[in-house]
Formats: sequence, structure tokens, C-alpha cells
Amino acid sequence: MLTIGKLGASAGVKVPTIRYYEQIGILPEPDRSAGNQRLYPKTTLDRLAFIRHARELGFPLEAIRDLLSLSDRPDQSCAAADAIAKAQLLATRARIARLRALEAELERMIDQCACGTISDCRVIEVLGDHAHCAHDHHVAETE
Amino acid sequence: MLTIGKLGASAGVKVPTIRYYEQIGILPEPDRSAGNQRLYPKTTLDRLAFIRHARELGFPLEAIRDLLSLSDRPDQSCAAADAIAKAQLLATRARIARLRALEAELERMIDQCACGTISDCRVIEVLGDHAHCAHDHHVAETE
DNA sequence: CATAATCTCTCTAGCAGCTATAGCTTCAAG
DNA sequence: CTTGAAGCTATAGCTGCTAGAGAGATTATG
Repeated sequence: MLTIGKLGASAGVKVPTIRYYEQIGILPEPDRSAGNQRLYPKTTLDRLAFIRHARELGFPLEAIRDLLSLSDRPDQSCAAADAIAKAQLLATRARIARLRALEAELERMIDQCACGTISDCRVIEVLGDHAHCAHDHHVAETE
Repeated sequence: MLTIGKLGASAGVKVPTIRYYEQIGILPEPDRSAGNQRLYPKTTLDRLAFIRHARELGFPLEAIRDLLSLSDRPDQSCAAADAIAKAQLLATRARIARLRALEAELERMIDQCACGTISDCRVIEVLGDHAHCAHDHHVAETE
């Protein structure tokens, strides 16, 4: 059995994050010690590692929740898991495309700046007038 | 003079967002009508368009706050504005690099999936064990 | 002029995915 | 037996908004 600290250290997840995952129901409530401290079986380490890994790959927690419930039923078809992964891939690609447009615009803006005074600064000017832009970039990228 | 609705429609910014910007101090508090409604001069439209455009380019509001205070002092050097833009460019590139690694990993994961049952699903398996991964991707991408 | 439809007002709470703080208890090492 | 680390709960904060409630203001139509 593992304390929450050991579990976190083993999985590379911070302690408050583990409690948060429990709170939102993607980690089960573990048994407690006599002194009310959480004690985890080894299997929780696998589950937490899974979550962490999926988070690193950018899966939202809701998708991870679905993937976890799929992985609990090993005899079912994996088409659903595949669909979730494919959706994540598409979302990732969309974000890349968007960021590349931003990158191009920022490069253009910076290249044009002669670095004089603010009054003839291209950075400020371009920001102030969308008409200076080469591309459309109308949907804000979520940071 | 513009009401908040007209201002928002002209700048392409939603009304609550304008009030939010006022609250955090990047838009000035405007005069009010006899009935306590906000009335904006045309100049606020420029400022709001500037903000919106910078947001579209992914600048965080704190950076925009700095850019705005720079643009209020047109005789100063634009080096500071340039630095902010360059930092934004670097941040954008870092995010792209990170997302491309994720994209590659997701592609690999999906390609390997034979789409049978969960028990031999590569998607689930790879997520469960980081050792299956080709690359490191240890820092979670902010969504 | 009355009424209805549309703005606008303030205030509060919620989203994701944690992180931080405060004030307390429990545990392991020396 | 004491000290310090680690654990507990509960609450608030982060970014950048968005949604809702319930009230008042303004504008358009009859």
C-alpha cells in the first residue's frame, strides 16, 4: 500500500492533483489508515500513470474518464477508444495549424519593426489595425 | 458616443467581455448616461480593436496591458514592444514544437491499433505505459 | 402615450485543470 | 519524546472569459 505522497512521486503527479482527481471521480476513493490517511493499492499507480500519460498527450479529463471506463471492460471493442484518440489527433492538428498562422503573423510583424520609437513601431501599428495582417486569424487560440 | 452594445459589435467583442476588460483595468471606465449606461468615445473602439487583435495573436492580457501602456507613450523606444512580441513568438514556437511531438505520438498510437477488443488495444496500452512512447513529452500542453 | 421588445445594469457563479494557502493532525526518525 | 515532514480538510486563486438572475433604461411600434 502506498501513501498519497509515494503514489504521487511514483506517478509523477503532485499530491493535491491526486486529491483533485479523486474529487472529480476519476480516481476511486481509497481506504484510509487508522489516522485517516489515504492508502492506495498498487493498481492505483497504474491508473494514475495512465491518467498522467493521457494528460501529457493533451487528452482532456473528460476524454480520459471515457478511456478509463473503456479500459475497465477489456472484452469490448476498442473502436470507441480509437475514436477518442482520433478526435484528439484532429484537435491537436487544428491547434498546430492555428499556431502556425500566428507564428507567421508574429514573424512578419517583428521583421518589419525598425525598432525606432513607438510612434512608428510596426508591432504596435499592426496590432492596432487588422488590415495590416496577411492572414485571417479570427478565432482566439486557447492558451 | 457609443453604447456598450455598439462598441462590442463594432470591435467584434462581446459585451460582458468589455465589462470584464474594464474591471481588470485594460479599458478605462467610461462616462455614463443619465440612466447610468456606459458611453464610449470613438477612441475606445481603437483601443478595443487593438486588444482584440492582440488576443487573436495569442498575447496574454498581461502582455497586452504592457503594449497598451507603451502605445500611450509614442515618443519612447519601441524596443520593449519588440521584446514582448518576440517573447510571444518564442512561446508560440514552443507550443508548436510540443504539439507536433504529441501529434506524432498520437499518430503512432492510432496506426498501431488493430481495432479489435480493448484488451489488445494499442491506444489503451500505450496510454498505460509510457515506455511505449517514441518521444518524451513530459510537460503537459496547456489546452 | 402606452406597451413591448431590446439593451443595459450589477452581482454572482461557472468553465478547465489544477495550485496555493491556512490551520490542523498524524507519522517516522533520531 | 521531540521535531520535522507529510497528511488532512476547506477555501480561494489562476486565465479569460461566459452565463444567469433580476432589475432598470431605452427604443420602436401601435
